[in-house]
Amino acid sequence: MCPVRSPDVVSPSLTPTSYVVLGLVGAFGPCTSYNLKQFVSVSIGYFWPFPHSQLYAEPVRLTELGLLKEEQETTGRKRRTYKLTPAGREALGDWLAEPNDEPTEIRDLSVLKLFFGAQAEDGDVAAIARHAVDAHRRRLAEYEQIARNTGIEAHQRKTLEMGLEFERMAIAFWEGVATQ
Amino acid sequence: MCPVRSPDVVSPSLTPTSYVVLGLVGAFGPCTSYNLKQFVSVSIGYFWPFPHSQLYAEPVRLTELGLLKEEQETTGRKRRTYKLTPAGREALGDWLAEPNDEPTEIRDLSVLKLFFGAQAEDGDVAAIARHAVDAHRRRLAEYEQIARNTGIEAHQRKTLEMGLEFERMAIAFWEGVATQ
DNA sequence: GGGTACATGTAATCAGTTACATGATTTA
DNA sequence: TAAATCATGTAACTGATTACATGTACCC
Repeated sequence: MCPVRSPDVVSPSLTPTSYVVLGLVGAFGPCTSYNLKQFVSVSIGYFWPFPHSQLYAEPVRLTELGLLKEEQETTGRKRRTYKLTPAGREALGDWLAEPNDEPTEIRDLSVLKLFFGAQAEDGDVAAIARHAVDAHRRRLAEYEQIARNTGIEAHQRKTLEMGLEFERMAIAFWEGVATQ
Repeated sequence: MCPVRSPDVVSPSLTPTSYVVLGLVGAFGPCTSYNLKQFVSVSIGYFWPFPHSQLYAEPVRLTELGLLKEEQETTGRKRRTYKLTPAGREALGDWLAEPNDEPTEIRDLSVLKLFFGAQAEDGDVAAIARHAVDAHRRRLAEYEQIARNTGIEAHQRKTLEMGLEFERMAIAFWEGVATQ
């Protein structure tokens, strides 16, 4: 009586990259891979970086799955413009409606080096810490610059605030490490 | 006339996973993949997770590169035990001596969903935020439990403190999102 | 002595990265 | 008009993930 369902056919297992693309195309309206690349590089790319080639490859996959529709210019650069299909909008909406259980990953090579600091030479850890302080200060300055733009959508601003908080925390943390 | 060189032979380009394995074997002394797995799961695996199959595959690669030495039991389970070679210890030391320029990656699906919150239904974002508060509270409790152990090596404890700080920040952040 | 959790791996696939390539615009 | 730089992709490789498989010890 229970309906037979093949779970893997039902959910072709979209990756985070897939949802980034769906979300950006949804927020932007029709756009090219290059448009995506530009916006990513000053927004979510700070948290979740990936090379621009992904922003060319992923829309192709999503188009095959029927979640995006592609239109290619016939003249000039023959740019490919993507837009959400109804199925794509639904997939994005379903994903947004479902709370997340995957824990946060903080991938930071300086933290890895700190973790193994007992095996480093004297002074190495302090140097790493000073370097990290500088890097996080620069990153904080970038975020503050972006935050000066008053036209940012509310949720994106909230996300940016998380970034600001994180950088302040990281600066304080690494200062503590640097000064022993 | 210019000497033919294959650049990839010169720098075999170790990945972060490689250094995690080198660092763990260095810190532990000789150990099996399973030993690595166990320790990772209560330490650096919180920040930098990977499946246990990596901890079987990576030592094989490192052994081929001459950075680890493998010894296999001849009886019973025929476990493979790995230890650092001098070259391995040197590679680890060089890496630790070199400050890091790669920025931190904060990979968090809840943050992604927040970023695209404008396209979600009413209440979705608040639900995501409440879920995230719970998850970070649980994670904080885990970290506090680990921190009660007084025998942790100093650098590893420092790393844990970063985790504690991050979780406190995340809880406050998501509480702010949840209450609008 | 049967089940269940721990322990130890292998195989296949694929997303993601790196590197390459080239056309269009702008600028000096 | 030469040289940068912007824009737009493709190809190849491989590390990482997923899934499978099986042996061993313990406990009820």
